[in-house]
Amino acid sequence: MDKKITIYDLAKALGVSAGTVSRSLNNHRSISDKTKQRVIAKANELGYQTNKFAVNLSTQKSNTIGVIVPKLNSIFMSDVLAGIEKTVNEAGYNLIISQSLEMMEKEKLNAKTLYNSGVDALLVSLAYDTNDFDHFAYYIRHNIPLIFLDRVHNLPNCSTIIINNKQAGFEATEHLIEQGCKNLLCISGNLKRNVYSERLMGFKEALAKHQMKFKKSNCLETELDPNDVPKVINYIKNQKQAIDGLFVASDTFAAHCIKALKKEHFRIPEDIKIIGFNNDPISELVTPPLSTINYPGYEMGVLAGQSVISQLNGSLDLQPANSITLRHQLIIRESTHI
Amino acid sequence: MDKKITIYDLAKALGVSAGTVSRSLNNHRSISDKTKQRVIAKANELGYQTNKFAVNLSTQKSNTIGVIVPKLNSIFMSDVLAGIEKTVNEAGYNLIISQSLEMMEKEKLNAKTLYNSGVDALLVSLAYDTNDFDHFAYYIRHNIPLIFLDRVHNLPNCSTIIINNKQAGFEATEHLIEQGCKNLLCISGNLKRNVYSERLMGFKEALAKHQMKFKKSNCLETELDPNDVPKVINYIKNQKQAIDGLFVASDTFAAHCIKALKKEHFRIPEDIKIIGFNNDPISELVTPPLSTINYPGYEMGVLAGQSVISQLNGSLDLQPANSITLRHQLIIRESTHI
DNA sequence: TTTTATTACGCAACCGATTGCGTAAAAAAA
DNA sequence: TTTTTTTACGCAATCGGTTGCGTAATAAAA
Repeated sequence: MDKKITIYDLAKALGVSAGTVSRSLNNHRSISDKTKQRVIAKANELGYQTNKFAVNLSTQKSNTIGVIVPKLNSIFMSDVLAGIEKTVNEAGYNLIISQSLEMMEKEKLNAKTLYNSGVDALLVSLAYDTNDFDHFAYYIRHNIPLIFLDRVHNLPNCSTIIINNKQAGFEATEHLIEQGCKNLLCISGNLKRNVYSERLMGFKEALAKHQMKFKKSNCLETELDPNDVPKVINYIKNQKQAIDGLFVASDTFAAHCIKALKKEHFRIPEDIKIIGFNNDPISELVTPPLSTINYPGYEMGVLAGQSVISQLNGSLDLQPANSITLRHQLIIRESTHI
Repeated sequence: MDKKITIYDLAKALGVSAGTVSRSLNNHRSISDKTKQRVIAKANELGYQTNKFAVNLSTQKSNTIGVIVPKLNSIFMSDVLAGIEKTVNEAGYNLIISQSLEMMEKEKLNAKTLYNSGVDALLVSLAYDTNDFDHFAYYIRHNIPLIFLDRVHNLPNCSTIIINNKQAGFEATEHLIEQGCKNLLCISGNLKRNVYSERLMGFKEALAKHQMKFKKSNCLETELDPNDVPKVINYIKNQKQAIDGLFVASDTFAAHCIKALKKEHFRIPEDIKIIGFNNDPISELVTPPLSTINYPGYEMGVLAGQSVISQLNGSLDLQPANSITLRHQLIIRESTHI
């Protein structure tokens, strides 16, 4: 009953050609204002809606941007996504979001699907175990903008958006040292990922600067999963020299550690000082409030969005792959400071 | 250099018709196995990739599902989205996600855009201020599955996926009463939204059941924003009869309240017992751990996903609009229990 | 061997826009 | 008034698949 109406219907109803209708609707200059008005009026009257499928086919563009993230449901990632969505949406693009669930195979599949879906650009934050990058070859070969964020990899002609994890790790660690910590432990995430390995580098550098030797026992690699907490607690309790400072690569995990340590009657910050990472909402709500590094997810998303849009519009400037580094910030709260 | 190759290229290379190629690739029964093999082999050899734009145009389907949520970056919503994404992705659909940012106008815009983009179905969680629903009329008229979740509205032929907020509110409140609270305060979100108004109904019902009269002062409507905390604290301090039980419509906000109340030297749970809502990760990490109602976001997403998929596949059964209600669960922790 | 039923594929219309090229009509210049 | 330049549109090809219908070739039945 509610037949879809096309430009041909409009053309027939107005006694003009379909081309004229199309140009009128797109405000093409070679159509007189009078005709444009007539077409637009009739379009409204009949409730015309453009068929994106046809537009896409004929222009070979989808007005759609693909995103692949490890997991949608993390505070940080959802902030990033919110920023991306807002930005690209204002520019008239839709966002197709998919999760790799930290599996390279899924990431590959998603990359392929999105390619076939004809996304105009792709934003990626890599899975833990991604170690080859052939699945991005299509994009590069066909000049489809490809941007990495947070969990990145350097590929020719691809922008990356990151924060300076090494520097942030350095500052967090140095802060602990300045608060008087003598024996630090870095509780890291998977070291295959740049974000965590770089933070560890900063950690080491801070130790070095303050004439503290880094030993293997100063770092514990975990999955940052609540289930790992007992392992961490045992590790801490079994060190011959008592650990008095903790640099944890995630606020939520740090919060879990705080809870478990308090149960073991560690006093925070008196016995052991703790600093987290990310500035999740949780960090200011635990007791004691958690010192941390502010890691601006939303801003990162906005920036990523702006970056794609500008690449998509300024099609001419084959700008050399640029890397944007966001500003982070040390936030001192009571978990490291009496 | 890297020319896109089409079914016509394959057809020419193999000396068959384009139709045969198409049918071979789609494993149509009217093509012999031998020919299918040849086509597939050649397709791989030449690196053929199907052009979704063309497929979409000719089938008038996009294999894409639209989602409109108020905000991407909330714990609960990102859980929901993660569940949806996983489910529909396994069924071969892509997900276009957009945010209304709690504004009906944006919601309308998104609904229209997604319609024009040709989504095969739409999942919606409503904005705060949505009070008319014309923007969903297209979907209903054109028989595009439309499913509401969490923040819902009853429209003909639309499924809804919810939890029993009223019952949950009732249980949370009754729990406080059973713990000995005499003067309760419900800190609600915007009462125009069903989720909050229903919880309040449950709150009232529990009072009634226990012969406690509900007065207007027993409910405080807020935006559940951290900025509202001082208002809440003042409100509590200024009651002539001391409040000894708090039912807060969000865990994060409850956590903020706990922090502020502790600063005011209220003892929790001795002076005042608090129960939240959602079972956010934060709830078990604050001090004291927060009693709450488990509100299964991820499961809700999965269910929503399954619901769309089944509607999309079983195209025949014009199933009467059905409403799925998920099971919630009272979780008792130390904020209500000594 | 002839007739009937299957199988395997080709033909061409169709989905609904976009766009380069050509031209009649109107406006400007000669 | 005639010629030249603009303006405003129409025509038809194109994007790359899908699919109903028709038929030659092969297999099964008579």
